Amino acid sequence: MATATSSPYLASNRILSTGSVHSARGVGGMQPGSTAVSSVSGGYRGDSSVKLVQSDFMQGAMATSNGGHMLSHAHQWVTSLPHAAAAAAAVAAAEAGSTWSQSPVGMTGSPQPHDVKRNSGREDLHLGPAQHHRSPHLGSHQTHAGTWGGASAMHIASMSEEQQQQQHSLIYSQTGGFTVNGMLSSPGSQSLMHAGMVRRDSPDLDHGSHHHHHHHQNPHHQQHHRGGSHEPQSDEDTPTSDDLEHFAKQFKQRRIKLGFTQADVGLALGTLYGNVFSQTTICRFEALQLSFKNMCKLKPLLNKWLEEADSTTGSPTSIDKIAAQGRKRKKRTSIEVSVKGALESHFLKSPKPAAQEITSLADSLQLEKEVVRVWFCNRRQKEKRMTPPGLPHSPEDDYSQVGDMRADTPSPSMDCKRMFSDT
DNA sequence: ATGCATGAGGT
DNA sequence: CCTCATGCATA
Repeated sequence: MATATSSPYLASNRILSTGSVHSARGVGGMQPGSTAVSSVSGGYRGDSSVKLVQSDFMQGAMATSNGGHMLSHAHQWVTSLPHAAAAAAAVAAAEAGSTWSQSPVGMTGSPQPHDVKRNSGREDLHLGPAQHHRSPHLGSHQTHAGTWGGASAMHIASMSEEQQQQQHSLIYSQTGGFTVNGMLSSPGSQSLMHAGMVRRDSPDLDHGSHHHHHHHQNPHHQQHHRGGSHEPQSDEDTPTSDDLEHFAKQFKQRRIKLGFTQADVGLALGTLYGNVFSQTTICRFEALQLSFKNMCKLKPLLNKWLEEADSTTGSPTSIDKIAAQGRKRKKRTSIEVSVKGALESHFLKSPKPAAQEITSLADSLQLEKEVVRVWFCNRRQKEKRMTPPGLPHSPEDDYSQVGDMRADTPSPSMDCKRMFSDT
């Protein structure tokens, strides 16, 4: 397609020289860090386009950038670049997935029996190359209508049992390469930290005065019996929903106290375990906006980082950022509110429109079919997240410090109050 | 903090 | 074409 209309918005690669300027401010995950933008050639196919990316974010400035076209739907995603880059540490997810889409919806005060029935199978969670499949495909019937938007009468249908599929497990040998240390090593101080360090277990940093009672029950139970008899529900076996929620909360607190941004953590994870994550993912983890399974996968990693992070007492923490990426994305199409409303409506009617339906819909809305299709996909995903949008996190934010924290979220229901957290 | 997007893996 | 995990680009 040699459409001349396409104005490559030219990748805006920005190198963020790690300024590590994260001062301990009560931010939640963004802050203008030092963002040095340098246009690196984004040559694809021929040039190794390494984009050192990611950074902190601004929140009220910067608006210029890609000046191309605005509207118009010219699909011109500049060729993609096939390449390999990062990898993952292959985390096998147990098979016990559980989409507990509780679909609380109706935030306008609708009876919401938060009881999800969960069940699971076994526990085979281990890190390392995964290699177990199971017959996926179960009664996946998400015919539930998301009623949060229009607040109509919804019924608490039985949650879909399962339907997950385990993801690809990439193994990445992060040896020498470009793996830089994310933190640690204070100038001439502790210079050693090995993996496998088993510090105190129990991720709970503040036991003694907290007792979370919460909604949703554990999606699955865990039980194991190995050489020894220990039933710590702390790091092994599949965590419960509550565990995850608690952990996420703790994690955020610690992270902030240590003065790290979400982006820092993501990169540190990458440099530490060869598994980079973006600010987005860390953010979503903290906000519990990932699927249950995904949460379970990330928890160990983040937990490890936490240990490292607070063990490396007062280290200057120099993080380096690396990221490879070469594909140029299509410019993000902004869908007008009115159009969004239309999509919403259709979604309520049929969450999974057929191909042709999408086509006609796209046509009437004057959007690319692909855009519409993706919109629905994303919409469906959203339905599955743990914390439905609109439902803020816990009331009592995090002010506590390690060692003491009182109270927890007493209202499992929905309290639509958007507090300012720490952003 | 989120909206739209990309891709791997499955059907 | 879908689901899922992830993330760039944004508001």
